Amino acid sequence: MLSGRASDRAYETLRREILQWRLAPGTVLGEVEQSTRLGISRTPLREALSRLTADGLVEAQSGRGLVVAQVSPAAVSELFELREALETAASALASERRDPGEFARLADDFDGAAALVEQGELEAYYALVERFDDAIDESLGNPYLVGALRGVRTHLQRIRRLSQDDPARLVRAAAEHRTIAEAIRDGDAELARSATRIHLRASLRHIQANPRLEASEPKESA
Amino acid sequence: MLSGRASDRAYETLRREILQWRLAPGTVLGEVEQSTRLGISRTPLREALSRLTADGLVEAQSGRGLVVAQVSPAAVSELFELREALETAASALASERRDPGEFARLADDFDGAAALVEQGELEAYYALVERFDDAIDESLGNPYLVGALRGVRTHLQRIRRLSQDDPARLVRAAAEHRTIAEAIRDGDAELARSATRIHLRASLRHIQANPRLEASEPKESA
DNA sequence: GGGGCCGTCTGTGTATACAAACGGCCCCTT
DNA sequence: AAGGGGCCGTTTGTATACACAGACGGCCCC
Repeated sequence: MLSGRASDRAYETLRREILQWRLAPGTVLGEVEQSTRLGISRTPLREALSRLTADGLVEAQSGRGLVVAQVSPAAVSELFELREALETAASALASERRDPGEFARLADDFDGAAALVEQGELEAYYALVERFDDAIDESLGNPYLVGALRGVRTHLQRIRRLSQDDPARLVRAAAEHRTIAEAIRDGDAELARSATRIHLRASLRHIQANPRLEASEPKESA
Repeated sequence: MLSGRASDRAYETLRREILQWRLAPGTVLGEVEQSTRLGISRTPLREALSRLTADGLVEAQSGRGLVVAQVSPAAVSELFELREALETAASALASERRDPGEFARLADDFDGAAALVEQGELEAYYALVERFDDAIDESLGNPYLVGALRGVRTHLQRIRRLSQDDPARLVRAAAEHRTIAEAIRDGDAELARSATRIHLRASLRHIQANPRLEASEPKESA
């Protein structure tokens, strides 16, 4: 059912499991163990691990082989520094290249997003954010920049699970997104940049203020 | 001689050859062909190609397998957009975290760099730039940001070969670097950001004004 | 003479077998 | 009893053999 290559399936499966915390940070990824579990041989599994390492989701631990990359409060701050650099630039550039209609629609949708959140339709809200990200990517028309953004968003998915969905924060985030979308719609690059920075700083502060980071020690599988 | 793993050697070798244009953009990288040439089996070669693909130096071509990534004027502009986003942020952050002595020394060295260039000591000049980049990376203390910068610099090495070393431009670039180093030394984040932007725009304009881009057709390796 | 179909053939994708390195553990020595 | 050295087991790294898919060319039919 899933696409042809075993290495692709292994990559997608492991990636999903890591992002969903089904594979916790520090988990040792033995080649034999994982290839057996996924029903493939070591060869395609190794390719999958290689790609995950390139993504930064898997790290080499001193002598112990590969483990799921750790997450620490410091890493979150560092990731957000990169994120701010990329997304402020992306918003500014998108302002100059966007399809105004698309972002007008997004601004309207974010206007109604508070209702979504308050009705518990979190999936719908996250889908809207994803549509927003896609619209920016498409406006940019820059594979290098989009690729860097993708990498950051990957890590963000894992971090998002640190602070559970807080409806109050999401309502505010929706308003911030709306401001960004309006600025891009109006072609106001500097305003888009500022609005993006404000949104990211608020997001980071929220995550830091809700530290669900259990000190994830490198642990042996039980 | 070169470090233990065959896949590492293959990766380093191919990477160097691509960056030095010994493997031209569009060159088809057949697995059997390359593994034979490098004296290894297909398994480690495939791992090396996988990493090069993650780096963006190798791309999958529709049905033809893997080829050395193309370089186009559009790609150069796009790369510089990403570069500006990253390096302006890096300079600003480095200004807040730097060791002032280190950047004072760098500023002095860039002051003398015009002499280096005019004496044809280009290697010494490039080594100085590398020392500058390393000093910024170390100041940042942010693996995510440093990793993104590394990726951009990799592609830049290949692009640099497009416009041959122009001493007049390098002398001006040295002065621009000096300005950046001084701003970082003084902890002036906004000045560092502006100086970096100026430097990058000038660099891009120079490359675009000296188009040595032969239309690199996909060609078979000889 | 042109177009479509089939066979072949080159190349990638996967599995497995083999080799070497690393760590852990026990035993021996002092 | 503590430290060091050697042995064994496990795990990774590499090579090779096999399977399958896509591309190219020839041949036949229209």
